[in-house]
Amino acid sequence: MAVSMSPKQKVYQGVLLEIRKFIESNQLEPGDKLPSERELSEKLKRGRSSVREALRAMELLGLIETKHGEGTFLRTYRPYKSVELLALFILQDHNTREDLLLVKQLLEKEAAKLAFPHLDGQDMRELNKISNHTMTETMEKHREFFHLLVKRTDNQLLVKIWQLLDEFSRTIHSEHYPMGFYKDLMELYSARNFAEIEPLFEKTVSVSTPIK
Amino acid sequence: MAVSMSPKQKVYQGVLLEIRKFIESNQLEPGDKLPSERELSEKLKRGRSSVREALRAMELLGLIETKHGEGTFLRTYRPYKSVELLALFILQDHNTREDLLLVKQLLEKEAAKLAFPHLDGQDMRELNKISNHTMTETMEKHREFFHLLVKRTDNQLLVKIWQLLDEFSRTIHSEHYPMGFYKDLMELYSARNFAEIEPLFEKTVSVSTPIK
DNA sequence: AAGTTAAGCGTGGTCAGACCACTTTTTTAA
DNA sequence: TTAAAAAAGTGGTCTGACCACGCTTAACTT
Repeated sequence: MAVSMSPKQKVYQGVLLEIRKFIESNQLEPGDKLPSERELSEKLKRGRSSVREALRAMELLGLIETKHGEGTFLRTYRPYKSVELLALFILQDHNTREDLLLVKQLLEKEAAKLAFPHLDGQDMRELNKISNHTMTETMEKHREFFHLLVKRTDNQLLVKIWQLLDEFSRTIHSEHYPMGFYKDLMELYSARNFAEIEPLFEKTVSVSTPIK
Repeated sequence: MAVSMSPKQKVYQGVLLEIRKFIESNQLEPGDKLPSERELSEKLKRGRSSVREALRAMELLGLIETKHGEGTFLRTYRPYKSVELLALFILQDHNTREDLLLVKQLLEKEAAKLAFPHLDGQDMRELNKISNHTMTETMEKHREFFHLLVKRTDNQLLVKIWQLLDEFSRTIHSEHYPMGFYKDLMELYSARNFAEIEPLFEKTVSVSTPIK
């Protein structure tokens, strides 16, 4: 008996890989049309139902859009679909929530540092405007503020991961940063004080709390 | 013609709602078993393939776990599944190689700090063993070292994301840390010197490089 | 009697084909 | 020429069949 067989991958997962490969090698972009389900089924030599399970997965993730009678189209990634669904199953697990929040805050801290050299006058004005804006929803303020900041890291992967975590965190009531935090951060930016960014986060939020 | 028909909901989406209702009214909890696909198909008067599309969606979201030959079980929600899939499509862009490395190193730095309070004698011996081991493949050494470290952060989401990025980084160039780095880090751990972990990383790798 | 092996059953996994519903294209009829 | 009808192409759904896997139970061996 083998020690540890890799758990057999399901067909639809394989199809997922194939479709990804197809998109890549054909340079498909948002708006472009994918081959029909029957065509894919034949080309990949897989049952149509398996192809559909893969497409359903992609649809759920917001990667594609299916139009009855027309076809399946690539779209710009928007995670709202899956988040919407998850909200239905409010199966909040405490550990997961904490894990999620911690990773998200960790990324925000690093984003704040990475964005530092890239912020121009326009960005500073925008950030100040957001941090001064009195919103009823403080969560919305937080989102806007860090969305801009994360974008300015100029790291697309970081943007994607943060957006995803942010979407998931919408469904749970997350704790936001203190009201004064944003202004504190802006002051450090204005003073070109890079070194104090990390300490500000460590002092403010629960990320990277040292021993005890 | 109606102004705005709500786009006809697909059957599998309806099934999703039904299953949710079932879970709720039967007070099912993580670990509990759902009715079999055939049973659900019959009870809800829907084709089995539609039931499967719904279950596939739930599986993708990490809400259930299916075991071949056994059944379908409720599980505590974990977003990892979707993260994995998404990454598959997001990371296919060639321009993301540098982005990938940076995010990975960033996570490793934070993991080194988060793991700090959780390391026991056994862990220390293990880490020392790895860092002293002379391997032909320095990449392998790096992987083993940080795999343990990341696990000790006690954050499952962080583990998953790191593993994923690590998996992808296998195929691309292997900018590893200097040979002495691991021992330097071990010394900080031994000396219970939390404060110097961050500076060690900033000095060593390209993460979070301040202006200029 | 105890332990081992094999058969059966229930389950998820996959496939093929049929038909429906919707949209676009082509053909037909006025 | 133009409007209506038919055809073609696509996603949506259902059914039934069969395979692969894990467990339970019966049968067999010792």
